[in-house]
Amino acid sequence: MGRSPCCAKEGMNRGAWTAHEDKVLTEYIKLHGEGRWRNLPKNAGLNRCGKSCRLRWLNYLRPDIKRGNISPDEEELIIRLHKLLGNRWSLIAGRLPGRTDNEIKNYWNTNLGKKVHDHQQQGSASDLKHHKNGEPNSKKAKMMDMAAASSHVVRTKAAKCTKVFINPHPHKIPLGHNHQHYNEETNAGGLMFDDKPAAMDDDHINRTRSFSSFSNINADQENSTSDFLVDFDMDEISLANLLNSDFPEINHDDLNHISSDNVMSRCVDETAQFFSEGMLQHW
DNA sequence: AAGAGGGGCAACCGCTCCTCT
DNA sequence: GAGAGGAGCGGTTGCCCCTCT
Repeated sequence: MGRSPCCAKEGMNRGAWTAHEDKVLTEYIKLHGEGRWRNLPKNAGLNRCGKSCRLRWLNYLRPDIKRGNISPDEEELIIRLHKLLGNRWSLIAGRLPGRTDNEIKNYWNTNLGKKVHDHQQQGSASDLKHHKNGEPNSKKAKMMDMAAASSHVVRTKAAKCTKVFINPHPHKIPLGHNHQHYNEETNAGGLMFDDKPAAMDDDHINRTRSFSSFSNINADQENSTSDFLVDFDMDEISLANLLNSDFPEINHDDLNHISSDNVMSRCVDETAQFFSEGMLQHW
């Protein structure tokens, strides 16, 4: 299936973006919104590839971007999510408001990856000490232990999700499936796609929509437990809650043999394992 | 003071998936 | 159903800056 290159490479600006280019792109997107990246450079008068524009906007120019100063909580969350999801940077970034996949990927490669690796080497020698009393010495050590066991990473199915599934019977939504954005207190059974709360940005809406499509693929046997993590809202669930919970190891044999008949109940059970009872009640 | 080496990070590349016709 | 285009993702590259010698 041949296809034309996304842009003519000859004559295109490459490399670092200038302040002027940033300004042009920002103003164009403010005026016309995101999307149609392929035509954007031409329409905006930028001598850049559309993909380059998209990347620049998503990673640096968006107004809600947080840069640098990754907090210890965020760091621990990244480790946990990486343990669960592997190198699914976009999913991990989606759980950290204001953070981009590129930033997290870089942060992992330059900081966390090394830390985890170092700890893995040290840990193998000191595991016995750590667990002598039944528990690791510290929360941090526990975190590193989990992250180090990267062989247990669950690979979610890569999917671009644009379809929205709205459950006609929201009260029947099983625990662990759509409850992430089914807030009983504020949205009595209604998904929040149209009534956008003031505190909710477009990105959140997009993520919510994205996750909704996962609910549409319950027959997909590959859709393992980790998919249920794709859209819990970090604004609703504090980092502390998440960090205080434990992610048990996942039995991949189990995941591979979930039948379509019991996939839902399994997912509910497994989701419950991932999060503390308190967190589930909070949802 | 200057060159070498390494680390961090922004940007690019290629692949994959989804949608549309 | 097949092909083409649009968009997103993860891996990799290359530049810049800082530190070390």
